[in-house]
Amino acid sequence: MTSHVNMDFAGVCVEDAKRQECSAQDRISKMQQTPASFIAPQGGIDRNDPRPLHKQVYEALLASIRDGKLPLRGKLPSERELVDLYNVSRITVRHAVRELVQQGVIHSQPGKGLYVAERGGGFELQVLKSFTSIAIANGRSPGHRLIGASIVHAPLEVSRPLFLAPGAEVVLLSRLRLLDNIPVVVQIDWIPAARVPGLLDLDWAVANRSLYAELRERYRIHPKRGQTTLSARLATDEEAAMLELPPPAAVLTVDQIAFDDRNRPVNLTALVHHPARYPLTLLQSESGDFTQY
Amino acid sequence: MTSHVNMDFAGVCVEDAKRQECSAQDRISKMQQTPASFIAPQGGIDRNDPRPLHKQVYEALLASIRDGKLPLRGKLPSERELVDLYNVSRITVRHAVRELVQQGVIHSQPGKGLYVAERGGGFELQVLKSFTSIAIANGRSPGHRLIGASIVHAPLEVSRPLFLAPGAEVVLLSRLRLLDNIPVVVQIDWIPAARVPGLLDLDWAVANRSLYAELRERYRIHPKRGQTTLSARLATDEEAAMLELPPPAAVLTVDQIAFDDRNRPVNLTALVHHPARYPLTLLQSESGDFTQY
DNA sequence: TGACATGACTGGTCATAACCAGTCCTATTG
DNA sequence: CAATAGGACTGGTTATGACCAGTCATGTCA
Repeated sequence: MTSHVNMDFAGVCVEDAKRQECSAQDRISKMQQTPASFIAPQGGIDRNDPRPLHKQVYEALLASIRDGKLPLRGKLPSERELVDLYNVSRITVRHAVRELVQQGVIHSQPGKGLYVAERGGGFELQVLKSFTSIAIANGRSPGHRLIGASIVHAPLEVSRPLFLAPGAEVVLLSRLRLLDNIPVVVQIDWIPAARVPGLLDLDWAVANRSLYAELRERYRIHPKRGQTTLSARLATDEEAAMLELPPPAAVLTVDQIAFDDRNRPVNLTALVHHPARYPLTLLQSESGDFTQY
Repeated sequence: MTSHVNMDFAGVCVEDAKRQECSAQDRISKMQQTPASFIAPQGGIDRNDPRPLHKQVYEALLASIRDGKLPLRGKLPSERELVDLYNVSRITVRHAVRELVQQGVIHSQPGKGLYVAERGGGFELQVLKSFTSIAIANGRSPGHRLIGASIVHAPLEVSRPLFLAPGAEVVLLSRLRLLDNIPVVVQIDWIPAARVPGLLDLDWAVANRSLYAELRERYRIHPKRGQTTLSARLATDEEAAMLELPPPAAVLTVDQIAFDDRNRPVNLTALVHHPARYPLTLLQSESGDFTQY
């Protein structure tokens, strides 16, 4: 049970509308199944991996969907089939499935099955995902142009949400985000200077340097939850110029506070989006009332 | 086990930092606990209620938090205490807790406990919640002013996301949303006419009529998931006038497609937000990478 | 007095095992 | 031939029980 799980057994039971006769004997032989192959190419689940099993299942399923191994409006194997596929308990499978459902990647129909959710046309962007990873997932190349990096005294609008004394020192990082070298977002970050000594010693002009990667790897700061406020306003002249918008122009603003696993504020981010080049999409699912407006 | 659960037993064990001696005997007597009283005022969980237990626990906890029975940055009873409080299994408690964590209402610290998340100042609004319920939760009175209600042939931008033939008949419902009689959002809905016969026979000038309530109660249509696109643009002259914005003005736009439990499109909603009067806030938690930008 | 081990907690993870209410195909019955 | 009753599935819910890795107060040993 503690050893590697073998996933290379030649699979029977190809997914199809009618596969009764083989699902029947599946239920009997419980030790030699693992049809795998179409949804779990080379295993996927590793019990030596320190990550939780449900996370591994989640990522294996997500990868199968993203790689197109499952057709867009296609049907996933049933939860009980996934149990056999990955050799985990149904609780673990359901944990992974729930995550995917809540993120809108799949949707479930009781009595029928799990289906891949068709995603709307155009960009597929989500709040709270890495700018870099979103870009790559969409086949675009991310980058940034440094506007400014310095240590300043926090104004009240910055110090208060960060639980700092007014005027406390904060690192100010100001960047113009690019997608395929096209400006799409103006991003300004404030980070309490006391938590990130030496952050400005790094060369922030390097186009692929990631703030969150540095926080994670250099300072062991792991953002865990956040609060985001969305609004709109007219772009300033500088913003309009940087985003190549003819004034008067409207921009989508996203202000975000992140907290770490000990509930301390990590940073404050202000984003100014080019409305056409970088709209935001959210996928939602039934958790909650969904009475919506 | 199938009867009502009694919650009116005089509770010992007031929440405190040191309550060792009584939690010890709690663990022994498993039939007569239910200290309750501070978190489950008059029961809360009813096994005759058709709703799932985890949903009831979720709502009981949410109510306790919203009513201020728990201090804002306060500590919740531990999961195992909640098990005894509500007489449900830990899986059920965890299901409810997970929901609250994912919605950002509470946050958890392994090894320590569950804490009520402090919410940012100002409005506390969320995407995907009912306009009416949000208003009430914030102590404001919701309303709307009818702009137009008619059946039209769907233009391509409307027919395509709704999976309809171009020019198919759709109900168009156009309203100006009010908060304390102040205009805050322009809302336009398109609903496939074939699914909602007689919808326009209702008097939509009535200020508290809810589209989603009608869909639910008259047509048994239950929206389950949705896709939302956020952006910004300059307000049209009509929009600026209705929202009392001096042109040129920027507005926050929210376009939303809802699907029912059989994955059929229910409606298309276009919202035009007054940026200052109705910004949106989102609470987020660790599910996913949270690499964010 | 200070460093350290202990133990009682915390939430996080995972397994096994049921039962329910739907859906949908099939085979029996009228 | 059509209506119906089964049965085999689906996801949804809930219980019990167990172990882990963290946190933190306490008490012991140097």
